[in-house]
Amino acid sequence: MNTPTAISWQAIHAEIMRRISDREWKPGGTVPHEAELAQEFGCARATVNRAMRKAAEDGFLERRRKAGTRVALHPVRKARLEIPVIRLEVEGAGKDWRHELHERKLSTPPRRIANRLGIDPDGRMLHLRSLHFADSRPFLYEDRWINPATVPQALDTDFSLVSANEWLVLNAPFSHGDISLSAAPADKKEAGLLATHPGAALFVVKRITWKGAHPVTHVRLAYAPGYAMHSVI
Amino acid sequence: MNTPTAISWQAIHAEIMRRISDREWKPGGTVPHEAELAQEFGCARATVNRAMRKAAEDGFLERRRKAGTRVALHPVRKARLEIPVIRLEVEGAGKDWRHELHERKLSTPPRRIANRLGIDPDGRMLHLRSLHFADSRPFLYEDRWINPATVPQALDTDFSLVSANEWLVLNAPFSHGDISLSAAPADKKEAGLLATHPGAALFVVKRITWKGAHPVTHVRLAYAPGYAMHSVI
DNA sequence: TAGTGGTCTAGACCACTAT
DNA sequence: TAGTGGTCTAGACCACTAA
Repeated sequence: MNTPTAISWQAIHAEIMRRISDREWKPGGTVPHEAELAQEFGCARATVNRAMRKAAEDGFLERRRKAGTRVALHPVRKARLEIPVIRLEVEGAGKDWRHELHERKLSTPPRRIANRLGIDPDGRMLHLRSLHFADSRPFLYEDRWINPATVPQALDTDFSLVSANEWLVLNAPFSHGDISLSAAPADKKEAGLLATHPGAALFVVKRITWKGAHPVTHVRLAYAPGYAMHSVI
Repeated sequence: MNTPTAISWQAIHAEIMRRISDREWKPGGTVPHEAELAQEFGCARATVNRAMRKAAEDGFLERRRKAGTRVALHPVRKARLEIPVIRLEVEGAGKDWRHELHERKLSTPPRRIANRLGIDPDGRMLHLRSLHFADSRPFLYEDRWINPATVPQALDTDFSLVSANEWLVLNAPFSHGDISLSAAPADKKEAGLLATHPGAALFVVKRITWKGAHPVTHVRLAYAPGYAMHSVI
């Protein structure tokens, strides 16, 4: 029997993308269903499914049972942002990393943060502020609130030795979280720490993380001027 | 025959994540191979494969043929950033969108841009500048260079009617691209357009896109103060 | 209610790579 | 060279939803 090498799902995916790109399948239009394509390509339906699922995950197709598969009208491109541990991000750029712990105390968080985390606004959280360096130049300023109800061991940890960032990754992995990216002017204090001037444009990342239903931490990272986050589409 | 409902790959994925989270599988340690887990869960190997593949895509496992599967030491969390068409982003927030085309001319791009796109630095590109509004307040300022060699129809298009952003999505879909996110101070011109003051911290997105080996466009989007990009982990 | 995608199975072979 | 993940198949049943 002549059994030519089976067609790969990647090849089918590429062909699907070509048809979308070349308008053989028109935006908003229905495309053949899986069984039909499987016959056309001479492969199993599962193989077609894998290829179409990928295209749908990437936003190029919209799939619904019974209704079939359509080409997305306005493909929403998805970029993947990688959020590494700060130390590894710095070292990955070939620089030396170190950090200074500037503050560590139990206190009542700002209303806004307590609300966002959904915890008692009069409760206490562990408040940490630290400055991270890359090659002894200030890299970012970290302002963090840790929920001791979720991570009690944090109270007994010396965060001048391990950064809270890294300690949490190792000891209190979160299940999910929200991130926001923005720009903000440096205030006087931040300007001093980050070796810039008040009002300088800082790249700011805010992150709230949860372990199941339990809030873990709220952190604000203010990057020194010049920083840019990269990603590919 | 008693055939209890087959176990789902999602259930196996959840159990895998639980074992990682609860340290039953230690960071850096090897985990049982697929065949073994399939036997444990009483399912087909393909089902286990689907679950472990997902965990690996999300950065929690590292898989290599022959070497087996290990728990990642420093899970690099991946956030998914959605890049919608600007009009839809504004309208999705319940606001009215419109835009003004401020400039449209063929000219020689800055060296830096020509180099990044890998094209003749003396060639001409279509240069567009436009201002986008949300509810008649300035939303972002767009500075775009389009490569006419890749998208010749752009030369005959009236970008005061359709935004270049949307037109390109519909007429010149790209295959891949680079994105950078940063913060920058507003210059005098931008400050005027975005109704803010010179030096104000702007959130800036730069994007370069390609169709196969052919550069399509370089765009810089400067968002009015107050903008934040959101994502979930 | 019927059509389409979502998933599982049991088995097979392939591809990569540690040893 | 052998062990492990990557993928394909042919078939089956399930889940959702448009009509």
